[in-house]
Amino acid sequence: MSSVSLAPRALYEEVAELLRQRIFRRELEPGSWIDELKIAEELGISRTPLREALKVLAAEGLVTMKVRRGAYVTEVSDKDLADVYHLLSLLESDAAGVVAERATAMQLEELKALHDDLETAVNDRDRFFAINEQFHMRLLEMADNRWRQQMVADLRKVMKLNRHNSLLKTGRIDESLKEHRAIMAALLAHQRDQATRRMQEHFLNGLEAAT
Amino acid sequence: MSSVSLAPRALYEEVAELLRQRIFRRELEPGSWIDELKIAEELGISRTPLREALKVLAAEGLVTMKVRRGAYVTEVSDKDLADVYHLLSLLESDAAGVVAERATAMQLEELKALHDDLETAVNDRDRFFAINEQFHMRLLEMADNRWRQQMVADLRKVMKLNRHNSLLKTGRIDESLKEHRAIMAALLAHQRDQATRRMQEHFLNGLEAAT
DNA sequence: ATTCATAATTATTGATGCAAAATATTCCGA
DNA sequence: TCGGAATATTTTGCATCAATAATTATGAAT
Repeated sequence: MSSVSLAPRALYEEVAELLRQRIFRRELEPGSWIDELKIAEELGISRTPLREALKVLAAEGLVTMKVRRGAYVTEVSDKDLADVYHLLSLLESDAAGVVAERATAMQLEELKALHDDLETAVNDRDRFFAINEQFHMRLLEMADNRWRQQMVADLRKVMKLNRHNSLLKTGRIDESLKEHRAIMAALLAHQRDQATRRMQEHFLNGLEAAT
Repeated sequence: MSSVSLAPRALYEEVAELLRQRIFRRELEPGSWIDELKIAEELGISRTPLREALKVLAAEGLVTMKVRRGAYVTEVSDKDLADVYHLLSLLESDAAGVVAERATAMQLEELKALHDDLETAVNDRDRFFAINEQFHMRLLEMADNRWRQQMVADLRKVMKLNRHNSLLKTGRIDESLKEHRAIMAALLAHQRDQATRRMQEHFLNGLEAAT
């Protein structure tokens, strides 16, 4: 069976991941009630791990628990989206600043390599998105603050609740690449404020494109 | 019974709150294993709601779940503490900026009233702490971003895991008050950058005093 | 005596069952 | 026909029960 993978996760974690997928794919619509019995039966599991998974998702903000009324898929308003985006911008641009200040030569090299990959992917939308995501994630790791990493991960999940979920619009690839170049330059030059500001602008532009 | 209060919370939430208290009071030591059976028996409840509570706490970062080994009280290193503090600074100073820009006259009046209370509490350490906390919380609410509020609340809980948990040292009351005056002035003048910067400094000073 | 293997104990994880609460439905009366 | 009350159904929430995995202890062999 494929269920016995190398990393043995608890069942409730597996279920949480599966529910996330269903939520992101809109198989579970925002605002809709989550039928515990139905899903438990579908997955062939009992309600116990499912309910635990729902509470994890509630903590992430993906579902909302109502007393004696069960779990509902969180509805994200436009304001919510803007709020979350604002926080992502704040956290990630600060992370860029930290990395600009503290990154080792080797780490910068790694980021540069990723960036160079990005340069070659202008015409492959999916690949561009993937590498872009990777770049942001590696940068975040290098900022070396596990609490921030957790928060950003959660916020990004919330962003995915939106139909127009991508943090990066299709039409913005060229502009985005340019911004990435500027960020990369600031990082390599160890210019903290510069890196912070440019990452902030990068996000700001993304938001404008999204609305 | 007092358990039937006006706001009917689920049992697992009650248990989560109780566990938080025990963790903050060091009745449950950082790094130590949490004995489900023992606690469930102590509280006279079954293990199901207890386990759900533990998962909520895990999402908040207060406990760490290990596969097939149960729940452990999170150990916060000095680095963790600094990391969390950094994020609090980032989030709250941004909130101050937002409030400086968008607060209504009435809201500013409310903050001013709180600040004036603070001024009168210089000689009452406990009252000063309480009002200070209130000020920060109201400011955060006025920044009107529920995601940030949730994150700050969680981070502040993590800070409480530390023995020297207070965000405000006893010896710093005078300095703290001065900083608050500066912040208040920036808020009243609707000077966003000023407010952000001064709140940041306020936090920075707090950290230096804490280490 | 030390190390490895096996067995036993202990604790977590998942399933099932039951009771209470909330919602929906039906029936009766005005 | 419409409204309200009572009943029935659905669903959450908690408890108990069973099974699986891990750790520790014990014993045998080298």
